[in-house]
Amino acid sequence: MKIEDAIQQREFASAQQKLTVNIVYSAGLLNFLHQRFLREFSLTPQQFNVLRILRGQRGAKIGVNDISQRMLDPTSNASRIVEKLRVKQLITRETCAQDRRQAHVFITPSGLTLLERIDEKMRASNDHFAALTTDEITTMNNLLDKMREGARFQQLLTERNLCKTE
Amino acid sequence: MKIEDAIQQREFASAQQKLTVNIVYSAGLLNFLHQRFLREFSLTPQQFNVLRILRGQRGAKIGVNDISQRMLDPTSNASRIVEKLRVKQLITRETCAQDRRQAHVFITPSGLTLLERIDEKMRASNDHFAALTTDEITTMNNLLDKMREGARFQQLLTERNLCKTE
DNA sequence: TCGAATTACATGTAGCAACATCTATTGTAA
DNA sequence: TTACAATAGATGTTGCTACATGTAATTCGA
Repeated sequence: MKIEDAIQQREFASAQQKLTVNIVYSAGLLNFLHQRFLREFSLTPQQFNVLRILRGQRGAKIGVNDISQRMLDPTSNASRIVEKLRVKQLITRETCAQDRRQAHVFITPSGLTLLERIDEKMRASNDHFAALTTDEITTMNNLLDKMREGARFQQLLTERNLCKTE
Repeated sequence: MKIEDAIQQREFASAQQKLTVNIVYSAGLLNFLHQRFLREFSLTPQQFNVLRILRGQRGAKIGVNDISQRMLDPTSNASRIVEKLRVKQLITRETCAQDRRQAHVFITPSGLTLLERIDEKMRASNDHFAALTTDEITTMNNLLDKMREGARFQQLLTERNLCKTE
């Protein structure tokens, strides 16, 4: 279904504006599917994301601010998400001895087990992109990457200190 | 910047999973830009969207439910958004005489004027997709449309009564 | 024709997000 | 040392979203 039919809008001012709507609309659907998928595990997408970041650390120490910068939606509040996960005993946190402002956050075995279960179900569920060929998926990945090279996005990333230059 | 660098994740389980993250991440950035752009007009993206839907009606009557189905995020609550816009005097609503459950919603001249001002500024602002060629923009529009042909999306749209079959 | 189902919309509630502000700790410079 | 700034993170507040439920009007079926 073309985006015009999906949202019943006949004309777009430009292909650019249409693409904006198309991406946002499609991502909304993906988000919805993702959120519903995670529901039985009592995790929000953000909480799941933080858990995966911590797993990716493989035990290396990481602070709340670092987590914040790696989140998909970096404006959101990492410390409250961390606290929620801690209450669920999926992560632990220890105040750093060298710099007592910092808190190092680690995933617990219980958290790892939960991620395993989620991975399991994810593999079992059908593919979201069944309608696309492998080449098309690659093309879209490349185009999205290229899109974010534009000045508007670069400026935004710099503003938010998301442009890791090292 | 490739999505792996943007969120500092080295490996994805599959190109599919990578695409999910890529779309959601990119849409998040677009949403942020959009929200910030609308801020000086004291509109949320959803309110702006409803206003545009009403302008697109060109005076034809439309109910709250119809609005809801045309919104980008159709699970959200149209009636509260309509009420907010009414308080701002950007729209009016009248109870339908034939079916008193329905409320017909119209944009006011004041609402149209506001949209004009927003359009003006939108034209003046730089293009989000400066990094992409016209062909690439078209390709992405087509691929996103095709993606939503997949069974997962079709099922979701049917569930939510968004699959307008007429 | 009368009660049940449906439709159109409103509202209650819990939780989340955005933004600003606050506290505690550390770094820096006179 | 002692202010002052910078950093890491916590918290207050407001508004929005998601989900469920409520209410009034209409339609449908026996």
